[in-house]
Amino acid sequence: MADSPRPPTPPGGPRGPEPRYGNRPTMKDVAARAGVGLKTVSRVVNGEPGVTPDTERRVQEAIESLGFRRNDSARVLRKGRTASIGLVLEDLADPFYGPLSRAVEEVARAHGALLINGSSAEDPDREQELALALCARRVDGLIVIPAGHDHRYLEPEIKAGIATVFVDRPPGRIDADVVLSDSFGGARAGVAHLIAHGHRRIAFIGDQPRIHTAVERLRGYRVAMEDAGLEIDDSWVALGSTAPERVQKAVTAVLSGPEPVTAIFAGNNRVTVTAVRVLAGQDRRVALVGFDDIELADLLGITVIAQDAATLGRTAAERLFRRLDGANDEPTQVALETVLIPRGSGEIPPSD
Amino acid sequence: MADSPRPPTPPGGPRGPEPRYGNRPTMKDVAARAGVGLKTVSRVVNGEPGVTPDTERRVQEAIESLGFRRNDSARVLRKGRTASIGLVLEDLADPFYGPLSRAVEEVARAHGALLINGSSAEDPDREQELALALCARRVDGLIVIPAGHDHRYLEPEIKAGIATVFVDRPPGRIDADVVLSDSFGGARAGVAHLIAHGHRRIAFIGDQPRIHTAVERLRGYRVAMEDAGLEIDDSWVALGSTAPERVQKAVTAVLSGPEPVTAIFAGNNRVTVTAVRVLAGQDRRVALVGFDDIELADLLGITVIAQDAATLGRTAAERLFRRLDGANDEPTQVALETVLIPRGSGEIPPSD
DNA sequence: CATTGCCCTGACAACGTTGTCCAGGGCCTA
DNA sequence: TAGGCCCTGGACAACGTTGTCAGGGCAATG
Repeated sequence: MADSPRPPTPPGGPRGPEPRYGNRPTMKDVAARAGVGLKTVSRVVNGEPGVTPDTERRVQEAIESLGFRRNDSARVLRKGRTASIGLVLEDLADPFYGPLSRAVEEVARAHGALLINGSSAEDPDREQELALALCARRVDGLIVIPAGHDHRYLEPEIKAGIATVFVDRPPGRIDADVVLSDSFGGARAGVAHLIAHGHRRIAFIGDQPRIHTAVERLRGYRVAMEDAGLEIDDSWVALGSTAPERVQKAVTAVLSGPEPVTAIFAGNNRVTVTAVRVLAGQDRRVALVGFDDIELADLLGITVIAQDAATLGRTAAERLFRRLDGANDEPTQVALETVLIPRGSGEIPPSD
Repeated sequence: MADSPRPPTPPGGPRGPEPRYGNRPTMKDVAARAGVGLKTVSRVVNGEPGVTPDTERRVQEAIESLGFRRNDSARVLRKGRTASIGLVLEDLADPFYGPLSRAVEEVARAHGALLINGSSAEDPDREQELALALCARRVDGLIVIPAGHDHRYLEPEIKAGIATVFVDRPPGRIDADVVLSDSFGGARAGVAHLIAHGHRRIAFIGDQPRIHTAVERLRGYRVAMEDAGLEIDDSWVALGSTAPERVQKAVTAVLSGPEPVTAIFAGNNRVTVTAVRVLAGQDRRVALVGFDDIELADLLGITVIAQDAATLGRTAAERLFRRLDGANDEPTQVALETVLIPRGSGEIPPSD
C-alpha cells in the first residue's frame, strides 16, 4: 500500500494541523505514483523544458488519476508573487463602481492576475482594515478608492514593494499615483449650463463634505456662480449623507425656502435618483443637472455630467501594472474629462 | 550590523528567487530585534496566551520599528485555510450582480473571509478557468453563477473539500447546493398579469436558450398562455443575445409582423431596458412586463417581476459558510419567490 | 576506444509561518 | 529545604512548492 495518497499520521512525533485540504494529493504523491522525482512533476506542471515525452506522459497520467491540482498557496510563498491585486472601493453594489471594478478585472486578467475586492462602506477604518488585510495576503498591487484622508498607514507597504494606485479620489498625506475625474470642471460646466439657460437661483445638493469629490464639485458650483456674478444663498447648498430621506428633505427645502431655487445641481448618482423622484411629484418644473450618468436617464430626459467609470478603472489598473512591470517614475496624477449630456432636464427654463 | 533585516545573499550556495517582497521583515527579523525566539513573536502576533507583558511590549516595539506585517501566504500554507472565498459571476458590471456580490461580501466579512471574484462573461470555458484558478488558490469555498452546463470538472475539488454553492442558475451534471429565484413562477405570473389585462397576443423576448433562467422564464410564459387557452405564434418568441441591437430587432419584429403583439414580456433587465427604449419611439401603446427590477423603473412606470439579488447572494453565502462550519447534509435547493410590482406599463390595455 | 558535452532527472534547501515538544526558572507547598 | 507545578520561551519540523546543483546516461567527436 505504498502509494496511498498520504500515510496515516505517524504514531509519534510532531503532527501538522488537523483538517488540511481534505487530504489533497501533492506533487510528492504524483511523483510517487509516476515513479519519478518531485522536481520532474513540477517541471511538467509548469511546462518547463527538459522532460522526455514519455516521462511527461506518465506524470500527466498520474496527475489525472489522482486529481492533482497545484497548490498556489505554496507556489506564492516560494515565488514571492501572488498574481493577484486588491481593489478597495466604497460599495460594489453602487452602479458606478460595478463597471469600474469590471474594468480593473479585465486588465488584471490580461496580466494573468486575479482580483480581490472589498467594500469600505465609506468608513476610513474599514478601508484601512481591508487594505492592510490585502497587503498581508501580499497582493502584488493595490487600487484604492479612498474613504479616509490619511493613508500614511500604507507607507511601509508601498516601501515594501506593493504598488498602489488611488482612483476617484486623491489619497491623504501620501504621494502616489492617482486617477480622477475632473469633478471641479464637470460641476462648473454643469452649473454654467444651467446659468446659460437663464437660471439665477441654483441649488447644490451633494455628498458628505469629507469626500473629496463632493468638495470639488461644490467648488465647481461656486466658481461657476461667481463667474456669472451670482450670489449664493447658504440655504441653497446642502452636503450630507446620500440616503434617500436626507436628500428628499434637502430637495424639498431648497424648493420651498423664501428664495426657492429654479434649478438643482445634484452632486452624484445617488442624489440625482432621489432628486428626480422628488421633482416628479412637484407641480412646478424645476431644472436638474446631475453628476454621473444613470441607466435609463436618456428615457427620463435627465441632463448629466457623465464620467466614465470603466475608463477610470482601466486607467488605474494599467498604471498599476506598469508599476509592477518596473516603471519607477514619479507618481502621476491623471484627471479624466467629463462630458455634459443634455437630455432635457437641464434645459428647462426658470419657472419664475 | 547583526540586526539588519536580511543579510545580503550569501556568496555561495543555493539562493531563492530574485525580487521577493522587497525584503520585508519576517518574524525571524522581529525575533532577532526583540531578542526573543521566533515562536514568541508568532504568539504575540496571534494574540496567543503565555507571553509576559514585558516580553510582549518588546516584541510589539520591534514589530512597529521594523514595519513588520505577517505574511498570510505562509500562514495559509501552514494552516490549510485561506479565509477567502471565490465568486464566479457573469459580469460584475451588470447592475443585477453588483448587489449580489456585495451581499456575498458582507457575509464573508462577517466570517472573517475575503472575497475573490471574477466574471465569466457568459463563457463556459472562462467560467471553468476561473473556478479552477480559485481552487488552486485554495479558496475555502466557491460560489458560482454557472455559464456552462457541465460542472463535473468541479467534482475533484468538491471531493477535496472546497464547499461549493451555485446561485441564480443550477449546475450541470453534478449534485450541489443551489439558490435560485423562481424564474418559472415569476414569468408565469407576469404573463398571467398581462393576460388578465386583456392581452391575447404577447411576445416573449429573452436571453440565449443555453441559459437556464431564460428557458425557465420561457416555460413560465408558455404555461401561462396555455392556462389561458391561448395559442402562441412562433414569431412572438425570440431568444438570443441581449445585445441592444439584437433586442431592438426582436422587439421591432414582434410589433410589425402579420400578427403584431399588444404586449411584451421581457426576459431580463438587459432586455427590458432596450425594450423600453424601443417602445418609447412607438406610436402605439404596447404593454410591457420585465423580469428583474431596474433602478428608476418606478419613475418610468415599468411593471416588473422583481427578484432580490442581495437575498440571493446572502442566502448562498450563508449556505456556503454553514458547509464550511461542518454541515454535511444533502445538497439543498432553494427557490426564492419573485414579486410582481405593477407600475403602469403592465396595465396598459390591448391596443387593437 | 576514450573523452567531451549535452540532456534528463532527482536530491536538497528554502520561502515564512505555526504546531509540538521540551527545558529552565520561579513560586508555592509540604 | 526539597519537591512539584505552572508559566514562559525556544528549538525543530512541517506545510507544498520552486531554484540550484550535481550526477548519470548517451551520442558525437577525436
